[in-house]
Amino acid sequence: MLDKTFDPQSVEPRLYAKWEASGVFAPKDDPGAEPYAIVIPPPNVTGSLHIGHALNNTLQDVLVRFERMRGKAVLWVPGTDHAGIATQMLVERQLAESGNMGRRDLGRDAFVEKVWEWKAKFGGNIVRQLRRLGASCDWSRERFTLDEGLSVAVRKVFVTLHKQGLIYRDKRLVNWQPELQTAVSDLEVANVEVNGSMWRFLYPIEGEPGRFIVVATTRPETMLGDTAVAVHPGDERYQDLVGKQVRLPLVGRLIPIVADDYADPEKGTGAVKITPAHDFNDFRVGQRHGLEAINILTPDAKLNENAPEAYRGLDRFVARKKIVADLEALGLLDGVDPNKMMVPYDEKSKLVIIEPYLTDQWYVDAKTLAQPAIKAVEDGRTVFEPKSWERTYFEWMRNIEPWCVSRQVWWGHRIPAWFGPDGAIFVEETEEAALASAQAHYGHAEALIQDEDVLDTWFSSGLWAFSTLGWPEQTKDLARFYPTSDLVTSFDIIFFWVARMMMFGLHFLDEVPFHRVVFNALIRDEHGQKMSKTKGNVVDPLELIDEYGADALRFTVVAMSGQVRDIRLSRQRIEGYRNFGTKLWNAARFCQMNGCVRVEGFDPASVRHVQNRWIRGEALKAARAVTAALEAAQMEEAAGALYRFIWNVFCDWRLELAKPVLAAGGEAAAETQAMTAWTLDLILRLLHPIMPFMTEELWEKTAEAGPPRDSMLITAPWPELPDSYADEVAAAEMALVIATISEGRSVRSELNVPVAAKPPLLVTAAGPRERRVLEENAEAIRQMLRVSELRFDAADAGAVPFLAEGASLALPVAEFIDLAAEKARLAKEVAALAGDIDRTAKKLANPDFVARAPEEVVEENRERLAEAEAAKERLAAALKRLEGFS
RNA sequence: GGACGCGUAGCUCAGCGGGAGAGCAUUCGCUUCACACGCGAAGGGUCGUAGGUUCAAUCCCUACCGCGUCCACCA
Repeated sequence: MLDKTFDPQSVEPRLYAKWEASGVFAPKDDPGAEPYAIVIPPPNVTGSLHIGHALNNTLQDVLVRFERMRGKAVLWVPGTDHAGIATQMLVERQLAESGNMGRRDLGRDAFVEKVWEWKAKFGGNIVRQLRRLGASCDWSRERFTLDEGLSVAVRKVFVTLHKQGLIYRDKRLVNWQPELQTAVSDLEVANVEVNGSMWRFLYPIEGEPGRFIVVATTRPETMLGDTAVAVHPGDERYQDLVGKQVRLPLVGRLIPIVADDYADPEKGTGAVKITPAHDFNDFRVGQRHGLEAINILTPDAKLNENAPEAYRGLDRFVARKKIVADLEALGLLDGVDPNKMMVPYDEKSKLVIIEPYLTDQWYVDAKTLAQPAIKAVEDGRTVFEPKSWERTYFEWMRNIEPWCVSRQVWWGHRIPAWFGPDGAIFVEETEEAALASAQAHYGHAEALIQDEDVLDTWFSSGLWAFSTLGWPEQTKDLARFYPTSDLVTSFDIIFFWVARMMMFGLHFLDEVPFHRVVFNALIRDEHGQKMSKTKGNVVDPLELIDEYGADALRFTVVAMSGQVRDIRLSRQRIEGYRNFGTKLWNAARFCQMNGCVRVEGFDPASVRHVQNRWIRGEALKAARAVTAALEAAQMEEAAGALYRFIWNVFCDWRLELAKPVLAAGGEAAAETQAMTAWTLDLILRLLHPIMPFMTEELWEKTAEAGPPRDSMLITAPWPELPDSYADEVAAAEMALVIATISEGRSVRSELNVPVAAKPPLLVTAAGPRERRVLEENAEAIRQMLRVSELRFDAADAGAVPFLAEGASLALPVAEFIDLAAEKARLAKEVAALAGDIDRTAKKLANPDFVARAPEEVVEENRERLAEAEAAKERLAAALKRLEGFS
């Protein structure tokens, strides 16, 4: 006998171990099986599972389990990302906290060694947590973006792109993170609106004492690096000044006034100071006019030796204050206004202000790589789900900028470039090759120094779709599973990751990396707040799993996954779906208690009892709906269909209606038992992708009676039911029955719209009082129920009216004869009907409607009116009769 | 400044041209022999606002208001 509730704590680990040990997570060998592959979005190796991972990986697991049951050779490649900067920072912090030497004191090799140690110790955390979720990844193929095979792929890609001219070294402005002292890409910069100030300074015109030009700036300290002032060529105010020079205050340098379209006469004073080394726009202006770019900052954003001595060594913000004060003292401060502006912060911490900084870095020619990637989505070789994200993708890809891929950190793929003594660069996959190449270049052996920089983490994760399959080796996995089938990911990494994988995949394998990209929404807390550690509103999925079980969490995130907007997760919601699981569990318990055991060779096509023919049709509908939803990656639709079928159809109606039949015994009971067991089996299979643990457990438990199982549920075949399972006659009869019994005995239900699926008012055994009332009022009840005959079964304490047609349905009535309530309800029905009739009649009286609406709509309304009138009459009559009873 | 999305019951959300829905919460009644993580019932909505298209609009169009996200070089 099953317990009253399912115990996830004890069952989940056992079942997961059983699955994993059995090898079913690996793709099956059958060469005839259609391949289906997903590569996991690799979580940061430093991370622990957050709720977003739970959503993302559950969705993948649902697809994976579904396709596995459909008989495909399914591969879900797991792995983790080395997450260069994030991991390095984390380990640095750990070292500091435990009183160790800092990174720089430790030195590069020792530090990297520490990181590897850290990874060995804690890197398994997140993959263990994925197991708790139930993720059926093939752990034998687990990868790490910094493992040996992937390093080979990274070097090969870098070298190849370099030889093709698609990776190059360039000196230009980058986004500089002064705290870490590394370049970051455009994507790693977050512009945040802040209330700042705009200062206006007077720059004296050289040779015209007493004449000034007024420039405005939000970053006064940059004026030390000014090498020009620009005005618009058409700006009449400054016509005579173009070509003249100003004497840069505090510095004393003479700088030209140039005419450039960039200067907007509408903005500020119309004259703009140009600092080519510290502003992206100014850099371009500087290039156009051949201006010098004077770098005034050190790598940690202090003023350097190019600044006047008074400012050297000052932090940029300290210098800012001093410069403003000094200019004011000189009478050169024209004024200051409050100014709302966007300030570039470091995307991760949002604490450090990014500085435009002039350095040598490696760049990927993203513009060239983007072209095939754009085309592939235009052609539909890769489709986005939902499709609306394609626009975002196109927008970015069509305006893509060179991608800065070098980072001045230590944890990551070291760039395979070596410098000769004269600065010549040798880009090769190995040091040996670089040395050979240098020898050829110089005519003799030369010592080389490898580039200190590492690659952007996204460079290696951009190769993930094929590097994990063994590329550049031509492995069996690569041949079989590339291009992969689906990618399931969050839209916030569409540029970081999806776009880069598209570019690399198409460039190196000439095929898209995946056929479909399924985007999932972001999860917030129940008040719509972003989850963050500082707010303390982070929901730990592991805690939720402990409390409610993995299945409940999985069902919840799946059921909410369809949202376009962000998902607001609440515990109540999870609790509700935990209850849903319990409901199913107890349905199985009911089956067990009532001898609903699987029967060898049972064929649902052969059932005769109307309830059984009906549930067979309902099962068909449910199976269809779930299958279609999962094929379309509409996981939430599948969850909804299952919820309704299991609770509202199977539990509320099928099992309730089966009770009297089962109690009566005989042939009908035997058939009903077998059919119920069959339906439960079907439910377990359909639900398994979303709630794998409970269903597998029930699969095991129900194997104890009846014929032996062929396999675990995880590899049981997905149900494919024949059309012939539908039975319109049974469906119509049951719709009538359900409509009649249920509260929805209104016109709506009777008009045979989809069954309202409200729980029935049923008691299997009526007490003596009900029995008497039923017998006394048989005729009224018969009319109310619209059954042609009402018979009472002496063997049963309850009343059992039969439908005339086939007389096959045992329908327990009983206790709804609470006359007062019944009368009130009927009166209300009648009133509601009157409203319906009125509305419909009005509509039909409208000549425009009759003339112009589609024929079937008019017809439908006519029928509705007729039936409503008939129903009203019927109910009114029943009401009248009931009035005689009290 | 551009783009996208969202405003439907107290809350979280489905629905998206012809009858306003679910779960939770609330109120009432049930320890009925699968399930109190349950069963039955009740209350609760001018479907953001204003126009337009249509015989018909929560659903389509326009504008506006509110909220959110992404992108952008504005001194």
